[in-house]
Amino acid sequence: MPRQASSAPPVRGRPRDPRTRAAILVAARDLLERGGLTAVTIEAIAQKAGVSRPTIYRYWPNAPAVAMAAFLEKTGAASAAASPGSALSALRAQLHALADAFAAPAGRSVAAMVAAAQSETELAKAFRNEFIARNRDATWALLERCIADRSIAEPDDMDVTLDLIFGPLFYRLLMGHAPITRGFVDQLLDTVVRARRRRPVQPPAG
Amino acid sequence: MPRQASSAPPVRGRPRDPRTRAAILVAARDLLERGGLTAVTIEAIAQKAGVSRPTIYRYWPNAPAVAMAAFLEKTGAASAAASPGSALSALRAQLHALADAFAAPAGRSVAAMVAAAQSETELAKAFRNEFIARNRDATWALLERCIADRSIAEPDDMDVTLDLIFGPLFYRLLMGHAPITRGFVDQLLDTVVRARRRRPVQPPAG
Amino acid sequence: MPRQASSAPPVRGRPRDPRTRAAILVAARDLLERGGLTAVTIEAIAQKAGVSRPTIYRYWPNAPAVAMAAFLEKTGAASAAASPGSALSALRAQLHALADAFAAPAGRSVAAMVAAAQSETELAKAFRNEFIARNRDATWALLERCIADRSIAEPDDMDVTLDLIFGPLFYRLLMGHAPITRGFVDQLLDTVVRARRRRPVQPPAG
Amino acid sequence: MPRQASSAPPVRGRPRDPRTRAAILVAARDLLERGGLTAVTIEAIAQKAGVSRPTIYRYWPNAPAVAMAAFLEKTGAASAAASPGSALSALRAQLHALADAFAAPAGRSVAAMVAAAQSETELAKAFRNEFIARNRDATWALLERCIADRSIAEPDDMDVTLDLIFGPLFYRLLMGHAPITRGFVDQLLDTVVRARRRRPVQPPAG
DNA sequence: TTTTAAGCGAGACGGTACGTCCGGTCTTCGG
DNA sequence: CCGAAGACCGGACGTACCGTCTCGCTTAAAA
Repeated sequence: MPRQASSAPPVRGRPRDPRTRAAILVAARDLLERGGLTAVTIEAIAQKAGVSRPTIYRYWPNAPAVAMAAFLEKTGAASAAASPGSALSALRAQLHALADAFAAPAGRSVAAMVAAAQSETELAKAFRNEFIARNRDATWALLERCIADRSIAEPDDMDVTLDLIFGPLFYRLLMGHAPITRGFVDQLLDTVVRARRRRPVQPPAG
Repeated sequence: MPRQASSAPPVRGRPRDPRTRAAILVAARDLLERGGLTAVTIEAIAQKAGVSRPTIYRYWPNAPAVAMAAFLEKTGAASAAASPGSALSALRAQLHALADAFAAPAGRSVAAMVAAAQSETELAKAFRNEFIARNRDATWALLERCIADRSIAEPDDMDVTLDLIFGPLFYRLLMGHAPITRGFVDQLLDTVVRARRRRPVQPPAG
Repeated sequence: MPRQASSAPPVRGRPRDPRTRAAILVAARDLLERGGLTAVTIEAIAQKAGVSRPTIYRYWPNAPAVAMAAFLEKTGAASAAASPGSALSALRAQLHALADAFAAPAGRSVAAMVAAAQSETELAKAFRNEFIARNRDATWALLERCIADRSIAEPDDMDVTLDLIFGPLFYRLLMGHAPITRGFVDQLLDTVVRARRRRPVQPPAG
Repeated sequence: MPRQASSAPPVRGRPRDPRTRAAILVAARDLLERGGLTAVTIEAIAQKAGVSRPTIYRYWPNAPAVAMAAFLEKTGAASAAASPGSALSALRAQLHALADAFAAPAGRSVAAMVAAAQSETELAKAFRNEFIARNRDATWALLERCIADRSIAEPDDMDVTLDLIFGPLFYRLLMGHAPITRGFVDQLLDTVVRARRRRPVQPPAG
């Protein structure tokens, strides 16, 4: 049996039971969905997962971290490949799916994770890299296909374009001032589609 | 001075000391700015404000509620009136100010309040009505002036237009994936300015 | 309305409503009987009596004091006069009545008052003077009639004799190690009756 | 010493630090003696013992329970064996010691525990079994020796005899209407010594 | 096979904060 | 102008979780 070269020390002692980690994440996910972030306490997870508290701390440093792990594990990024038809319709389909998710109870979990990310840099980084970035990347890819086939004008700044799509969705999710519908997605897309590269209307003075 | 007829019952008992409320809010605001939402505990507020814990509970039901009250009291809405020049430049100035605030430490408080609003309906409502709505209203007014003088095309849906402006700003504030600059604001405005009323590029099938 | 001549200062201001005092005492008595001493809080009395807390404080200094007042008002001393027959049978009847009271739920109130008296000198004094002393006085009177008609030998020390009668009754009431029956009273009386004045069996050395 | 086979489960979890329990009891005892029962608050104990409040609650359900435990641990029962001389003089010595204790400041603690026992069945049981019963048992043993050597007549009811001795002592302790002296003890003993078995003076009619 | 290091459950522990009860005190108005 | 109503501050309550720790037991790779 080949030893792992240098990065991993030769595993001594009893190996971790994979079921433990799984049980914790399942419990955390369930608590998150039922009671929101405040329901995800180490105490409750331990009870629900049939695991002792110190065991949880062996895997994660605190409760929000477990919640984030549970959230990220469940959440796959939008898949860009599988969609048939034109690039634009694939893009639309992808964003419709996202809107549907945001409108569903799962949206509350997303909101909870955004909230959690506000109080800890580590969580913010994880959420940004694992959730935000993946969604942006998937959409970025489709946007490039749209640009390639000229169904969308090439924007000045791809990041801003992505912000124009995702920003309003998260905004409605977090503020709750208006519903997140497929029609709303269409309106956003419509704006992006029609945006043409030009010089700014009025260059900022300062 | 005539006593208010029916709306206010003729105050029985010892009236509340206005300094109490003020001291609590000042303490809460300070804690919020220094340590974020998690630092705003009833315990700490009481200590800092020289007030007993039960007194705080007489005013607000829990710590996030105090934090929200402190936040909202401080935060005046953007003033639409004072700006000179064209409507468009007034709009731009207003949003520049908002971007500056979001980029400054105060932005962290806004993010904290968004986070707080995710776990309690009551807080969400207060934040939406007192902060979100005011910003939107102020911007709405300026947008209408812009539309009136034809510097911006009349949009299909005013709310979506506002979401297109505020959404990306909050998105960057909360995710931290990119900085909030005046240039970013200009790019957003640029998009809105150029959006013309048309039929959707491709009507959603379902 | 005739003014009181000179002994009382010419009552200024609004006179106390006698129903207030009564309502407080009734409420306190009821709480005492239902929930024991710990249930007699100023808060609860105020609520039950439909009176504000400061009002209660105007009459008594604290909750146990109200409880004591309520207890003492209700409790009349044993009446020595009304009993027919011999002095000894009157004495027996009086003590039977006391035993019955101690065995009844009312006994718990007596025990509660004894307990209350342990933590405040003022209450102890009131209880001693209003309850203990009255019972002792009534029994003392009957004992003297018994001694006069030679049904009981004259004791060395009347106080000790009273202690020999009341002590065991209170002891059982407070410790609850044995029931308080009429038979028990008879046994106590029997002991006292047979005690003859003599020199002590063995004089204490020191 | 062999491990107990089945009665004790094989200690799970971290064992309790014996110093914790001791520190709590010492603190409680001290507070009890200095300030009476009302001074024994969980807060004060925790502070004094250098222990957190929840830790105290892990051992006892409330403050009076801690006070009772502290009281009972300190208080050894009167020792019947060590006394030289006749049984009667041993009995007298034992009761003199009790009277001395009751007259000393320690007596206030006893009174406080009697008071505490009035409001909770659990405390009453503990006090009865650990303090009252022990004292009675020790005295019972000496009484039997006295009866055996004919220095005291055999009583109808041993319990009543014990009540005749202890009752008046507690009565004076709790009511404070008269001092608890050795002479008082002698008078009580004198009464018991002279009590002869006979039929009741006058059989109760009802 | 025997070590031996780690996984793991249980629970003690010091803490922080919670939200509540109640205690006394002070202020304003109604009778 | 007293007295009732009610807001005030503050002490203590009992609880929930936190994060750390010490145990005893179990497991499986290394020696």
